[in-house]
Amino acid sequence: MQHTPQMRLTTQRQIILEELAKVTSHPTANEVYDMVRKRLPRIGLGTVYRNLELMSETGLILKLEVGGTQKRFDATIAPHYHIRCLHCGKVDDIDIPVQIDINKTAAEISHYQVLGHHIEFAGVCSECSAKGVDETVN
Amino acid sequence: MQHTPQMRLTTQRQIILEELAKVTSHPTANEVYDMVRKRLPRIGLGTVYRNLELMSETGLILKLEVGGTQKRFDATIAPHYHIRCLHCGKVDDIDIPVQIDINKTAAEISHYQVLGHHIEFAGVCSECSAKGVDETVN
DNA sequence: GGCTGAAGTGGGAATTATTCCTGTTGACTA
DNA sequence: TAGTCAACAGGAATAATTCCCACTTCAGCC
Repeated sequence: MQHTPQMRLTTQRQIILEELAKVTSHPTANEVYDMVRKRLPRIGLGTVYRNLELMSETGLILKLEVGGTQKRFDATIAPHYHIRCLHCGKVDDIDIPVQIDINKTAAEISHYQVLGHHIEFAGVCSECSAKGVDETVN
Repeated sequence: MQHTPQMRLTTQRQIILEELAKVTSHPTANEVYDMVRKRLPRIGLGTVYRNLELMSETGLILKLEVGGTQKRFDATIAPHYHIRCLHCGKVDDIDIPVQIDINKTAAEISHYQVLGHHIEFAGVCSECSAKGVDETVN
């Protein structure tokens, strides 16, 4: 388990990666499954999960564990923050400068070995506001 | 359905709240269930879920949707940030000053109506480091 | 070009966390 | 004490994810 395993570039992996790179949204595993299935109708959901997990482990993609019930995936691996719409649930990137220095502060304050951080904003996206959705969330 | 429902202070609710207030950790619904069951053996898991949800809606407690697969709950409702151990999964509070101003920045940059934000640090807690756990997470 | 073993796949079963449903309980009011 | 209704317990249902296993594919060797 300690040596780097062979990771083959299969058609499935290639297409999953391509489809993920196509979108700027942060699809859930199921959404990736749907996108990939258009090109590869016989792919299994398990394969999508397995490969998204694998690719996030090797650092090829990012796995987002943001609020909501599902994990989301991101082909952009440079550190950045996210904003989530409380109404439709979509997650966008937000271009706020990443504050690396607060990791140091956090390490000093806590007794943790700090490896990173993530900021998630919550709000209502313009589409939902336009629809006149009440901002008080149930 | 449109008038505010009466919220009774039942024994179950009282004990859930008490048990949650007792701990500084951020228990999952199941952990709350276990704690409460010691005092109220016949309580149902559904009741715990229903009431945690209800209390978080009314603002009595905080529902944390941090990384990991489960929701966690917190009796401390003042805004604060969290740090999660990547090895044992526990979530601690971290006493870093809350940066309210970045909400404004976020609102300017994004097209969202920004309602709030949360920072989650990831790292390895002192217990896990002491156990000599490797910091590279699988 | 065919053989072989490891890596990968598909599809369904299993697991985990959570929510929903239904009949029952118990607190309050009249 | 009877009526009413929010809340309850327990189990079923759902949703997301992971696991399992027999079959397929591919890289390297003959």
